Amino acid sequence: MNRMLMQGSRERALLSRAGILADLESVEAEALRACSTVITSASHDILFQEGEPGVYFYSVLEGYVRLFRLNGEGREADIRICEPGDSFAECLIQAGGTYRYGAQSMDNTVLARFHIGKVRALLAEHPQIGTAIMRSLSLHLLSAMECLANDRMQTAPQRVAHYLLANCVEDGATTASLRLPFPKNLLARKLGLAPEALSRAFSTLKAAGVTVRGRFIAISDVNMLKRI
Amino acid sequence: MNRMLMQGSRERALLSRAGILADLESVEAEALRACSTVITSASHDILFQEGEPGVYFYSVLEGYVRLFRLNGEGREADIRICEPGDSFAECLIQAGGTYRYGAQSMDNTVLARFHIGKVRALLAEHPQIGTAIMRSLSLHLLSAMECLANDRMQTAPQRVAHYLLANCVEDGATTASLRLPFPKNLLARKLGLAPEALSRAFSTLKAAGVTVRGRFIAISDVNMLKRI
DNA sequence: CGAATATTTGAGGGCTATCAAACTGGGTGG
DNA sequence: CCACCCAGTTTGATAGCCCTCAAATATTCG
Repeated sequence: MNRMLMQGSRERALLSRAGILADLESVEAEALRACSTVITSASHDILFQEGEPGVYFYSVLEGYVRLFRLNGEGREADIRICEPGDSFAECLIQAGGTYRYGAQSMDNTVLARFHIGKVRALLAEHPQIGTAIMRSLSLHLLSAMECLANDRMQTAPQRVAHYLLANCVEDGATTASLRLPFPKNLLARKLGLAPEALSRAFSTLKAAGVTVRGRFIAISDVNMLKRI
Repeated sequence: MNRMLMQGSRERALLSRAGILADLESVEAEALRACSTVITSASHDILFQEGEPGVYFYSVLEGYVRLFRLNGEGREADIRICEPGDSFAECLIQAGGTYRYGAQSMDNTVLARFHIGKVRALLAEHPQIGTAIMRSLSLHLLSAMECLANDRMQTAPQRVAHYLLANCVEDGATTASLRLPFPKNLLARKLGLAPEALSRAFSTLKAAGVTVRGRFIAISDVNMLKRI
């Protein structure tokens, strides 16, 4: 399922995309690199299942990974969509034990896989690594809390408007546009919607000046969209 | 609004209830204590608002605090209910900036208030403090993710059943019971429900052997409840 | 005991999941 | 070059769930 890449300069270049390495001095970054392996996985591959012993945490270098939870029979809920630069399961460095959710590639994906035990052993020696992990955990916690608040407060069109406004680039005085980095069904999962609900949200937003053509989206009036 | 308590042995006893101090050696615990003040606040007092500069993080010693977010006009969503032992806003130690949500006492409350700048300065010297904070962040992140998954997957009766099963003590072979530590409207907020929806969920669960009398709840068959 | 606060119950409606079917676009092989 | 196929997306119809508002009832606290 996973293919391990040879060590080399290509891997180092890829690894530099891991957000968790971004704020580290070279000594600490090198120490973390020594705990890591670059792996690839194909779309729909399962990286790990809820309940398995948590041996590694990951950083997405290319592609997308969804984190999800299973409920009793069949039904599953998406928790988060990880994009390039994002890490996941690093909470196990301190919380230990087993994975609390499953992880599945949603594209041909390249990942850095860090050995949790080795990283934990670095913490006493390199407090800056602890700081980097704390920062990552803090940002994830804040975004999970925001997501929870949005789920409990916003309708589907509001969630979509919020996403568009957070991710668009302004073209002119009031116009803006963006290109979705992934298919709409992944956006639906990210926002906690059925794909049909996302589609309907887009059609509701037409009245607010949103035009959708495939992955390209144009916004005619940013301020109108903010009032949704 | 807040009353500052005199330093003394009573405060030290209270502070020991802060979960974040639990795993620390005495040297580190003492260093953290030196950054803290014990304060009290009355029910409905606002501890801080979303957007204010984040100067302190908190640990609940007695009472309950709700974290919430505001949306445009009037509407607000609860993110988390903090109980004795819980800390909140410690993500600002690394994420910095302003509070990303509001905090309100839901009872007469005693809190430990830690100065974020002072705690941050301790990290280089005391890696164990970093470890304790990482653990706290990790557990909060996991519980926020679980909450998100439950919101997206479970109906109101399922959420209530889940809460009951997680918090009850077994009396006999299949029977169990519990006493809610707070009023039902706080439980409703915690589960992301309107109070009416919680009430209806309880009445649905009667058929699964759940009896509610004020804050006391009896479960006649744990296994039946698990199948909801 | 009475006032204020919680909780329950009823009626109604909005929102989104679900199922089913039509449609789109790009890529394949003839 | 074109017909076909497939995955992704859109549209329609339906139903379930939960929020809202309103009123009745229970509980708590002074």
